[in-house]
Amino acid sequence: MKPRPLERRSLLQELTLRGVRITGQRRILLETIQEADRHLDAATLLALAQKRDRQINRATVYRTLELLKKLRLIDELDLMHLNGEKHFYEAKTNVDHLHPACFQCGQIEEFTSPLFDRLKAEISRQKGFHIRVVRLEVGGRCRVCCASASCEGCEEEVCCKGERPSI
Amino acid sequence: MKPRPLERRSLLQELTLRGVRITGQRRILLETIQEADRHLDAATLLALAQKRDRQINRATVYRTLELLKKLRLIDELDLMHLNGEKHFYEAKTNVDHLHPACFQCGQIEEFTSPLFDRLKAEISRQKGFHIRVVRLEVGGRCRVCCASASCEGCEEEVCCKGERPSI
DNA sequence: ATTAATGCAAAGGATTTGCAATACC
DNA sequence: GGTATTGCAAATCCTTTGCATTAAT
Repeated sequence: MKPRPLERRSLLQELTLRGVRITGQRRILLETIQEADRHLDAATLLALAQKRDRQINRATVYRTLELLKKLRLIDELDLMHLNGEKHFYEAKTNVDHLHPACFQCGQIEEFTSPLFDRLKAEISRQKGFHIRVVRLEVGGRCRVCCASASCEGCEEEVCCKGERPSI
Repeated sequence: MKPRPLERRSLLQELTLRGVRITGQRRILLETIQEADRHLDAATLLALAQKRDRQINRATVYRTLELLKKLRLIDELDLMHLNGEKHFYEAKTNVDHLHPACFQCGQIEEFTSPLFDRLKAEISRQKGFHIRVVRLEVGGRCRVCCASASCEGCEEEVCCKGERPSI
C-alpha cells in the first residue's frame, strides 16, 4: 500500500545501539512497525503483534510507542483525525514528508518537497526556535475523488486546478 | 498574550450570513472565541462561556465547535499535544500560520511565511489534491529556553544556529 | 542479582450520543 | 408551529497508571 524505503538502521539496531533492553515483546513490536505497509494506530499494532505473540498487552504497545517517540525513532501522526482521535505511527525516514488525507475516501498519500525543509529552516532562523518535531497534516480531496465528484462546486481552499485563490 | 488581528467578518456575521440559527449559547461561545487572547481548548471555552451564562453545557460547546469547523470558520490545533490530547481552536485568519510549541516552557508562538503557501500550492499541483485544511505543528525549544539551557548539547533536529543538518 | 519491562485491571481525560425539553425563526 | 438546538447523563474511545510478577543483562 505504501513503500517505506527511507529507513536507516532498523529500529532494533537503534535500540540496541542505545543500550535499551530488548524484550521479546519489543522485538515483535519493532518488526511489526517496520514491516507495516501503512501507518499503524496503537490498536492495529496490538492486533498485528498479537498474531505473533498472543500474550502481548495493550499497555506494552503504548509504552513501546512512547519509548520510540522519545528516542525519535518514530513519528506520530494524526492524519487529520479522519477516523477518531487515535494516533498513527511510522518509523522515521531520512526525509520529512507530509500526508495529504482525503476526507472523502480516506486515502493517505505521501509528499516530500525541498520547500518543506526550507520552511523549517526559516522558522528556526527567524524565531530562534530549535525544531525537534514537525507534523504537517493536510486534509482535502484527492485527485480521484476530485475527478469523480464534479469539481464545479469545489470548495477546497487550494484547488489543484489553480482556479481558486489560496485564501 | 497574542494578537489576533486578521479576522474578516465576525463569526456571528458569518453564521447569520449562512442562515444558521443563532441561539443565546452560540452567541456567547462565538464572542468568547473571538475575544480570547490565546488558543482555547473546549474545557477552557466552556469555563469562560459559563462566566457569562452559567447554563451553558459542555455538549453545546463541542457541538458548536463542530459546527464552526465544518463551516471552516475556526481552525483546530493540537499544539504538539503539549498538555494532553485536547484540541485548541482559533478563529480562522486571512493568512495561514503555524505554531511553534516549546517543549520546555510551553510557550506557543506564531509564524507566517510565503513559503507555507508555496508548499501548499506545490502539494496541490503535484498530487492533484484539493486542500481544505492544513495543520502544521512544530515542536522544539524556543529562543529563550535555548539561551538559558546551554545549546552545546542541543539535540534538536534543526538548530537556529545552523550547526546541525536538517536530518 | 539487579533492575527494567510486562500484564492486568482499573482509572483517566476528552469527546460524543440519545432523548426529552426548550427556544429560535 | 415546526424544527433545530439544548441540557443532561451515560457512554465511548483512546490512552495511562499502580502494582505485583516476570524476564533481560
